[in-house]
Amino acid sequence: MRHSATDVVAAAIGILDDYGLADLSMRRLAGSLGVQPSALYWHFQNKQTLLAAMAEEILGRAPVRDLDALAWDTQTTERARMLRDTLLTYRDGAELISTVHAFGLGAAGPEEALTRAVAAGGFAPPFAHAAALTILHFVFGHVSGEQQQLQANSVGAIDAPVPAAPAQGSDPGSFEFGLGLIVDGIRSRHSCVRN
Amino acid sequence: MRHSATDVVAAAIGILDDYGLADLSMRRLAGSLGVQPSALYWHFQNKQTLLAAMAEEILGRAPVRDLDALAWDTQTTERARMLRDTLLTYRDGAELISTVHAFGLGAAGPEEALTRAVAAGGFAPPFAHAAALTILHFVFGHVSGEQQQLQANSVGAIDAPVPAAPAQGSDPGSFEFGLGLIVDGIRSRHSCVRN
DNA sequence: ACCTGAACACCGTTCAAGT
DNA sequence: ACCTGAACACCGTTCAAGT
Repeated sequence: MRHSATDVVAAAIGILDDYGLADLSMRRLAGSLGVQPSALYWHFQNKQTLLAAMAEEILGRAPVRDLDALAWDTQTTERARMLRDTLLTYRDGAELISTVHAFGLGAAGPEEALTRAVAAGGFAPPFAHAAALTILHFVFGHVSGEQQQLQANSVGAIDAPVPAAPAQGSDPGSFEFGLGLIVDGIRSRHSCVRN
Repeated sequence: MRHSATDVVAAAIGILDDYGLADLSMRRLAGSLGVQPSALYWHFQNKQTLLAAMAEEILGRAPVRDLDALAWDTQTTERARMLRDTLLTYRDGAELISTVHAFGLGAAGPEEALTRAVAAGGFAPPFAHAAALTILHFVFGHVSGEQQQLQANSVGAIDAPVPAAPAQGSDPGSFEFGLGLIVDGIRSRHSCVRN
């Protein structure tokens, strides 16, 4: 039963998807690999480092698309949608990636991609970066809420009749709505410069 | 050494502010009160409930202001600024309040206040609500980042020379920038209806 | 009404030692 | 190169029993 760091990350992602981030412990992960908990520390310095590797792996599995030919607003909107799709691919994906990003341990790809997309509109780099962060905060927050909701609904799915109310911000269009709002805000400053 | 639920919450907020959310354990809190950990469960069902009470207490300590006479955009901007100020009052305040809010255990005040502020512009309730959530995600995300940064800078404040670079989104104006972006986005839809 | 004492079932991490 | 075994210093929570 010998493992590589890649094996460990794959097993960790499996546990994440099956049981959620809260139930992803080093001891449980070790158990699923048929190994002692201490063995994991040969592959990773600590749990944070492992989480960062998981985030990078998940982001790396996402499809790569070239949007350079599109207008800045289309690029930006599409990058945000792609990020949401990626986060939704695994249970608690938003919480994982946003945590790693916030700790500054990686997961910087989305921030860079969004910054480039906005910058394609000819905005000054600090402006593009701040706008990208605004979108990023929205996407992380929104998708975390969606996944929180999914989880809450799956607990007691039988006894609780589910109010059929999609609850805050989880109705189909609310992501597009909030995203559109921010992109409109960016666009409004664009017009100020060009008119 | 007899305590009320209020005492427990006050002690918990003290630990939060002195040591951070990660170091706020039921056992440490009990220790600071000179009580056994199990004693806390007479006052609160579980840790989540205690965190919710802390969130409510922190939000309740914030100043109350009547902004009804102001224009919707001023109201909205001001509510967002007030929320940021409140979150910044205690260490890890943003993480605490956003977690409690996301779990649906309380801390609903800011969402309602922001929704009312936007609604004052005459927007349809679902629109106002979705716009409020967009702002809320931004504020939580931005201030979490700020507080994360504060914490990172305070660790190793001596050995690490601090790059003097304010890092992502923590420069003075980036909150106002992102907030202004979203409010501009809302305003742009307002104009569409009125023109 | 409020707390103790003891227990249960866990955590992350370190480190000498094994193969 | 990769893992074991044992330990250290912790967690949240329950529950009978005390005052």
